[in-house]
Amino acid sequence: MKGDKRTSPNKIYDVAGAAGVSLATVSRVLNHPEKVKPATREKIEKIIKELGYKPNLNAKGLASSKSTTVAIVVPELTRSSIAGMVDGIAATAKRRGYLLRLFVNNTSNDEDAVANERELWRTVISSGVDGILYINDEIDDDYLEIIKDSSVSVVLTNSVCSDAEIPSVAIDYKKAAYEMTKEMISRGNKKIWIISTVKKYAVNDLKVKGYEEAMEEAGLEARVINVSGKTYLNEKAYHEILLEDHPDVAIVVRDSMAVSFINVARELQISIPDEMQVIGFQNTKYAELSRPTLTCINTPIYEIGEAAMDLLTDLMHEAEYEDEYYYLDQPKEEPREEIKINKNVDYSIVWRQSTK
Amino acid sequence: MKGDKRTSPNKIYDVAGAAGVSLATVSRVLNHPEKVKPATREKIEKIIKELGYKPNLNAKGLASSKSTTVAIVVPELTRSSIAGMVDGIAATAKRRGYLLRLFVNNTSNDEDAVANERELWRTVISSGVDGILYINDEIDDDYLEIIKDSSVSVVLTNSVCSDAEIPSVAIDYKKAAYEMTKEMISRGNKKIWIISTVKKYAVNDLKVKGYEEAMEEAGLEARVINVSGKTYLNEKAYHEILLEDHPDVAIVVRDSMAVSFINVARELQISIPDEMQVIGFQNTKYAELSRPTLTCINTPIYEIGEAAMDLLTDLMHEAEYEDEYYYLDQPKEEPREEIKINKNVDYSIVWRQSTK
DNA sequence: CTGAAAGCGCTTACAG
DNA sequence: CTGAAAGCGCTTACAG
Repeated sequence: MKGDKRTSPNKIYDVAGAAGVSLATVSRVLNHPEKVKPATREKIEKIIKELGYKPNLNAKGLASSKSTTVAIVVPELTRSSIAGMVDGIAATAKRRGYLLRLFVNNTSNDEDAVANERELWRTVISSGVDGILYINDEIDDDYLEIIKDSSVSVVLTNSVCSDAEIPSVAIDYKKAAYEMTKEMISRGNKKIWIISTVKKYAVNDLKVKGYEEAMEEAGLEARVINVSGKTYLNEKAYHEILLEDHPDVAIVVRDSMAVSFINVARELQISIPDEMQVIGFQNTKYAELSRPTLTCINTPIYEIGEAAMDLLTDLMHEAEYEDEYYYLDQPKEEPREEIKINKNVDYSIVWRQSTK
Repeated sequence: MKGDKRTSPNKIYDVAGAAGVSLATVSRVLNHPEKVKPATREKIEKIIKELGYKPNLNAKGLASSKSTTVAIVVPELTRSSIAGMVDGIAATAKRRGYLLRLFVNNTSNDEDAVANERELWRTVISSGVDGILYINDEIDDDYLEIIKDSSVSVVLTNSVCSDAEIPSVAIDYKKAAYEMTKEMISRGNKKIWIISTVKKYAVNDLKVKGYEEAMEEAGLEARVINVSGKTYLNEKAYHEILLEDHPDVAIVVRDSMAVSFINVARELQISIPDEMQVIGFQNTKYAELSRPTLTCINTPIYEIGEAAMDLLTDLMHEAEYEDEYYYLDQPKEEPREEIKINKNVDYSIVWRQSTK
């Protein structure tokens, strides 16, 4: 369906020709405008706009090894809060002049996980990106080496990792769970459970840990219940559990799972929040579509995406800057403001009908 | 943080050196393996694997103008079903050997929409992709020219467009609504309403049209109600409406909006499904978390993504093939199987508690 | 079947 | 401040 030959896009030569300058000057206007005489620059800028000229990114990337593109590596986008994060990343990327490559790392966890991971990183690097936003629920310790080996900057985004030398942006889930648990204890509740996932997720482990710490400090007995994230499975489990007993407060690591829990409790005539209160993490639309509506620890996923892309941009700029000095082979004067490489984004609490 | 100079990735020269052949031969193994003697090929393939060599995509893209990358252009990923579609696209892209660039076309609709759109397409094209999956709820007629002007293949993905010459993959929403309405009429219901969005979405217009057609055929009065997609806004509207009157059946264009509708109805003591039945489109997790659970027209969004990427791949291959014959300047023998450029993906119906 | 060489569209020291 | 030229890492006719 391409028989008709479309007008091919303008090249830098076309701009240079139209402006009566060499292509080097056009390139400078694009990359180092301060090096071009204002009059020349303005003339060229006008022509660029008129022609709608955009430099070919493959050529630019090859010539300068700067593609102004970053990679986002994610598990499935439908997973909990990934999509919101990517939206935050995309908005910031646009603002800071970067394009995005998307890698959906959807490998069913087979035996060769580490080899697969290494292969993935090679693919990402060879695609010619300037930086990587890495999102992974469970970062195996074996991956750390791969990550650190990367020739471009990497920022772990909402991912837990044991190595503080790797730049990261996240939420302090442990503190959130700890404080929420303390709050509910201070309100006089003693029997507080936490409901987490059967599948091991590092972020959920943190929530459990924060909960356990608060319970221990208060001398209360902790009870951790692990269920499936799938509604039709966890509802069965909830049913069995609630038939036997229920707590004063249930803290659930994901709001969709909390809504299921509420649904099953109501079917068993357990009144919420009077007999049992329920709290979820995340604060998605599920929370307001639930009846009663769900109290949530609101984890601002979009802002995590924004902060991660901001941090990555800063790191990429810093790397450029250091390269210059490396080349000049002289000590840097006035070292730049140190970049804080491990950032926490604030969470908040949205009180709704499922608590009293 | 990059002071340590990391081992730079292997180049094609490294492979050629290790194999004792010229880089041209290595390139051939990568791109036209059938042109290389099996013994040579195997030796080179082994070395490629050992070295973990991956061709630099920028260089490949520049030299061959084939980047094995396609662009996905989407509005926000958090929008209804975009994330699931992108997962389907990503899975198929991986299977068929393509990487992805992601463009989030999140322009607040200002006055210069067409100019923005043209700029976006220039950015996408100049990024050097081989094809584009275009996802847009509302394709302005002014965009058609931009789309058709594209120098690479484009597939509209779950997007309604008046021009059948543009390849597309979608669901026949009109038919789905038509058939569902007929079904509910045949079950003896007469007072059937449809609830759509205030904001104009082409896909929702189709659902309304299908509903209206079925109602008209049956000599029944159609009633279209438009509300906000936002829960806190539509609940107010629902409340006012339901205080006055309610239908036998409500068909709602989005399942999250259907769940809100159910919630408000129950607060007003309208029993579901006995007094009123509710049906949603989409079948996301909202449907099973609702009480009563929600009957849905299941629109398989992941499959749409898969089918769209498959179609795009076929079109890109066809374009390549045609280019070859164009070059040879001779008529093609045995014309290939014609590619069907407008595909519909099947929907299904999931009956749950909100209907009887 | 394989190698030498040109070229893809840019960027960037190097001269001037 | 600007231009000529080399080079980024590949692919692909063209010879052999």
